[in-house]
Amino acid sequence: MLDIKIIRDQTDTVRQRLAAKKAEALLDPILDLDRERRRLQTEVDQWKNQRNVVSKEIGARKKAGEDISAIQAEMRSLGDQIATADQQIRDLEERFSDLLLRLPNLPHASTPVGTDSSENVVVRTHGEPRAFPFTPKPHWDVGNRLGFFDLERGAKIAGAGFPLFTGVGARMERALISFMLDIHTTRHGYKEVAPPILVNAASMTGTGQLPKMKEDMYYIGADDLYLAPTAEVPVTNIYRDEVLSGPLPVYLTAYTPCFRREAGAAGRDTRGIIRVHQFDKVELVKFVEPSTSYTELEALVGNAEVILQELGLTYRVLQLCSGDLSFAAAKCYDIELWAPGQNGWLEVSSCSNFEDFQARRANIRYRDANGKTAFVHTLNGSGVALARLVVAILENYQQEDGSVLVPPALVPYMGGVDRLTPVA
RNA sequence: GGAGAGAUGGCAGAGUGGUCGAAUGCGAGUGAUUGCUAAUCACUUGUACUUGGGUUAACCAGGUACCGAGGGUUCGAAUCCCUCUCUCUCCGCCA
Repeated sequence: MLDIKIIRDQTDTVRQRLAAKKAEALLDPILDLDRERRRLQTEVDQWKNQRNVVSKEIGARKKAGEDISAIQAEMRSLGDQIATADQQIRDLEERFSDLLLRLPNLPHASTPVGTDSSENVVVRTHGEPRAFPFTPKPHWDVGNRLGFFDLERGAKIAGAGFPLFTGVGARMERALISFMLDIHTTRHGYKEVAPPILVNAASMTGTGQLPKMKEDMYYIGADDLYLAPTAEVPVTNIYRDEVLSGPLPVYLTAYTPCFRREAGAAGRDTRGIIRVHQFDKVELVKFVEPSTSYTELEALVGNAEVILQELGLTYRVLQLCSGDLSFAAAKCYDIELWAPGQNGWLEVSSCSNFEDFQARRANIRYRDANGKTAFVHTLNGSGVALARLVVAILENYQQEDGSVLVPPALVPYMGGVDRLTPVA
């Protein structure tokens, strides 16, 4: 959520920066509602002041035995007037805050202006696409031969896009989760948490998924709960409506399954496990002092990159242009893995600085050097997402005989197994 | 799912219709004093919104709202009534 004071005072700048996200249309209705609300509020406040003063007087006169019926009647009608106006203010506020909650964050000055993903900027590439003496197969072929997953039965159980991992596949999921959590907790200073995966509407609003992206979420109507699309939601909301008492920064990491309806993605990446409704992910979340958030973002990307380096995978880091930036982000880097079976890049991490956009929505504050409360800056990034990481491992480490080498760093987590061999 | 108890400022905890934005204690801050590093005294110390002043700052003055949330009664609600949420205890069910 943007600061209404900044919208008021620096309207032109805000308009310009929102235009880079094609979201400037909401601005004028918001300003109109704000003006109207304040005008009415000021008026009502004066009436209430009058009522408060007179009510005290009534108390005193009553005690003195005076007749107060006339003045009481007068106050009764003032009370009705106030009640009507209060209702109007509530309506205005509801419309106002609904619009404000639909206004995206402003792109940071360092975010390149662009319309879509074609204008994202490659910041760096690590490693070279591996050379194969044979034609690398897609992961669904590789995985099927290994008994790594059983996508047909997954579809039977829940539907397409709900993968069933089996045998070595299930083991590798578990291994990767432990491997990543260990690195982030022991080397990068994150504290591990295991949050609820069902979250309420307040949490979803706090991080920015609601109200705009409702259609992308699984919703459990009977209990009015949502399935978290990412651990970002429950983890960031740990400190909702709190003033952080300890020192900043706070680094948290969590493994959770993630659930996405992928409402607008029908027909894309339908084979294999590149685009699925349920996947595992290790997430990194930071709560930091505003002045440090951009150096913290660089460090966060580095934390995710370490995972890929340790696994010996080729990747590139992209900076998203304004048009491809997510709703709440001011600046975002994506990390993409090279997948030879797809002959393309797969996004496995998205690392964003939200500045105070989420903190303002979720009301997460800290005490600054002067002891005054101020909004923290929040950041998060995937560290990293599992399904596509598995795709990259299967496709990069496949051998001509159909076996797959286990990345050396992962072998201890696989019970010493260093090669997965075809079962049939 | 059933029964009961509770929810007040950073924390603890009074307050049962007006003089309550809220006693008291703790904590924190400022100043003074004493001086075997700790103590005594005085004062200060919630948040949000808003109007005006002020160098779009610090800050100052006024107003409104906030005693879990929402609604009601009343000239007037922390206080009375209703609904809801959450916490705790007991029972039931359950991995």
